[in-house]
Amino acid sequence: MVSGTDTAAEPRTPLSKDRVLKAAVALADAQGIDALTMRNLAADLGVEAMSLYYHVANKEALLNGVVDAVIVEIEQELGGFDIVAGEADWMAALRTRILTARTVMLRHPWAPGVIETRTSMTPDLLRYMDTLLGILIEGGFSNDLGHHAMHALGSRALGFNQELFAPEDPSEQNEQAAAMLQDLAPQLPYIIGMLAEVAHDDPDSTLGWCDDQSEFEFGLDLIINGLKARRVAG
Amino acid sequence: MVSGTDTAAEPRTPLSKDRVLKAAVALADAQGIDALTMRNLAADLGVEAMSLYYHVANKEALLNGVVDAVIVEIEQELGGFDIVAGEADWMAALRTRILTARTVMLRHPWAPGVIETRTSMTPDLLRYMDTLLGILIEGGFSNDLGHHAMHALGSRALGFNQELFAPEDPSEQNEQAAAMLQDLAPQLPYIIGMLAEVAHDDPDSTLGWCDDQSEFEFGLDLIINGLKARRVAG
DNA sequence: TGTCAAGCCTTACTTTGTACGGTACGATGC
DNA sequence: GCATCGTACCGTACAAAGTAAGGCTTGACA
Repeated sequence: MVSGTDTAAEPRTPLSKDRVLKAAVALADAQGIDALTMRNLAADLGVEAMSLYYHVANKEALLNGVVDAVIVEIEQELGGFDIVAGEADWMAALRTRILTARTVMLRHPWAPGVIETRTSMTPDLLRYMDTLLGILIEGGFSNDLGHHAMHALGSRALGFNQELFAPEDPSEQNEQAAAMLQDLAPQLPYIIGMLAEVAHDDPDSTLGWCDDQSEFEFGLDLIINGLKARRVAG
Repeated sequence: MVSGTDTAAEPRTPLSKDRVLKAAVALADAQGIDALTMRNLAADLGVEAMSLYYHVANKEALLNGVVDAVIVEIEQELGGFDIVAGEADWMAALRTRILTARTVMLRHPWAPGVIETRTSMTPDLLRYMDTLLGILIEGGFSNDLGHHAMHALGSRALGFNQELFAPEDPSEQNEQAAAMLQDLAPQLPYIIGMLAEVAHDDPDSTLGWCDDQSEFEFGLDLIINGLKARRVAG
């Protein structure tokens, strides 16, 4: 027996920022982002809520750390952030990198929502963005056009479509939405007409609502092709 | 004297859904969206918080109503939502309509943030979206391409760029961001290089951070031109 | 004049983040 | 061997903010 006060040889792994962040990601994966409260997280770690504050400054810092953890996952998926200097095919390089990021987002569907609430970039995120910009610059973009390009990409740079009006519970809320559409049908000729013909429900490449794989790639390629035209023209 | 119990001839205008929503918009305009709490709003109306619940179901319904109020403002600015059937120049029609929406958003800088939190469309919003789609369909788009186009536009359809990492307090937070950039400079060659050359601070056409007028129009035109190409091709 | 319902108020509960002070314990200095 | 001290963690408690439940007021109408 090493110590005597404990009931058993309870190892009591000490907390650490890393353990806290890993547990936070796991909690969000398992129970959704709403379940990620300081109390819940502490409970998962066998600890009291206030103990977490020795490892993260506050909840915002926790969420920042969680975002960084996701970005690191992207980096691992890519085998590092290094880019090929002088890469000629910037379009393919950009495209595959972004689609890789998307696969990570699909593993953590809550991540886009958290990222949207961040008010500043985290270190790993800056590094990721730098590689995307690097691909463009090495591909012959001016700083100015590269700058515009990053803005035009927006959330697509991270592998998701920032969506407006995504219902929390797609199944239930859609009934309500359908009811409203019925009521307003006379005033919505084009939408009603479109919905009669179009429907999108790619099985599980879906982040959120209408952000399915084909929709994402359509928008991404629209922008990439637009950038190509500007690169030549401007 | 009409009644005797009051101290003076206090008119006591009764509440109504419309008054509540108008007051909510005014509160957000004046003190920011964080100040829009049920208690604050009630105080502004000379009423207790719980009284509001006779006119709006809950806070979410209040925010939905506030969004609708903003959309109605867009409609007024446009002189109605009617579109020209068979309009040939869909590009110009779409562009001016969206830029008009943007002028309204610039009057209510908190509106994009509220819209981003909505989980379903409101009636007026649906009507607005229908007119945009209508412009495309009347301009020769198929339902399928029109559908893609609406998704590709995303928040731009409403006149703003959904931004990631927009600091709440641009002045203060930028110092902190600058400090982090300094520390990470060796790892961010491209971003550092770009920032040395590019800076964007259009005076007051700015919603949020980097969402200034020229940035917005660049992205919008990128998409519109991309759609033109698809319309011919696909 | 009695009844009723609409509009508004009072009180209080819940959840969540977190400030503040206390406690256990291993390392360090005397 | 003992006092000291800092790190890590805990217990308590408070402050928003949304809102449930029920009571009071007032005017309309029978």
